[in-house]
Amino acid sequence: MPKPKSKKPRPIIVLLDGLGRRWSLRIIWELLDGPATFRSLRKACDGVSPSVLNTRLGELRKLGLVEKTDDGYALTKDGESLGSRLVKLDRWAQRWDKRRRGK
Amino acid sequence: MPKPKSKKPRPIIVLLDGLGRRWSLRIIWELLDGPATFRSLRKACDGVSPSVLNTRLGELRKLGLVEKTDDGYALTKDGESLGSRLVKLDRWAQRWDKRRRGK
DNA sequence: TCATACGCTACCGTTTCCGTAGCGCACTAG
DNA sequence: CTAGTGCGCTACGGAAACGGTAGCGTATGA
Repeated sequence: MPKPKSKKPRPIIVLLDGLGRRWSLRIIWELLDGPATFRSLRKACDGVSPSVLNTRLGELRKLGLVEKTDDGYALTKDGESLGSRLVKLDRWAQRWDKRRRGK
Repeated sequence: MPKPKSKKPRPIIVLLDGLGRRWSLRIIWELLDGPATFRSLRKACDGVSPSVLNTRLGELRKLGLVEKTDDGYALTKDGESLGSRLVKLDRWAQRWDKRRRGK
């Protein structure tokens, strides 16, 4: 018995932790426009440093949300599915911003 | 003329940037169970350091997602509205996890 | 062969994060 | 009035993450 050690965390916790890092959500957001090359993705993300971008892409690939294709980096099916929620969030954010700036 | 400088970013970008920091999403997630004290919130978030927690709470308050009440920290209406999306994401994450671990 | 563009790594200074200790305050029991 | 407890929160030092820049190795096209 190798020792039970730590019980596995809930999937949502794993996900929130993975997305809760700088540029993770943003990268998914930018990839919603379609596949992008490393460099174009970098520009889209306000010139994030290549080392960080590469790290994030690795993490997102491990999570099965992003994959590397002939056209560059792209969202997987799961990534698309998750990303579609961000699209809805976009409309929400616009209303939220009005409320926020309004008061 | 102080220089126009930078055009205002889209609300969704502001939001994604705000949420894309360590513990931000997690804090909102934990607050979905109801108001929590500083210390209980700390425990819920795997013992995140108090300095970081305090910083995040300040940011989330600035974003109008969290507020301080007599019962401790709580989600605002906007925070609830945003958090309800995380609840849906919870179910999604469970299916995602099966697919992920399955293959 | 030269130029260009690509993905990506290396380096290093700065910022953020983490772990811990502990302050000041409120409350409660003795 | 102490002494104890729990609270929100700050301080601080070491560790890790981030950011800016330079540039390597490869491919492609002129």
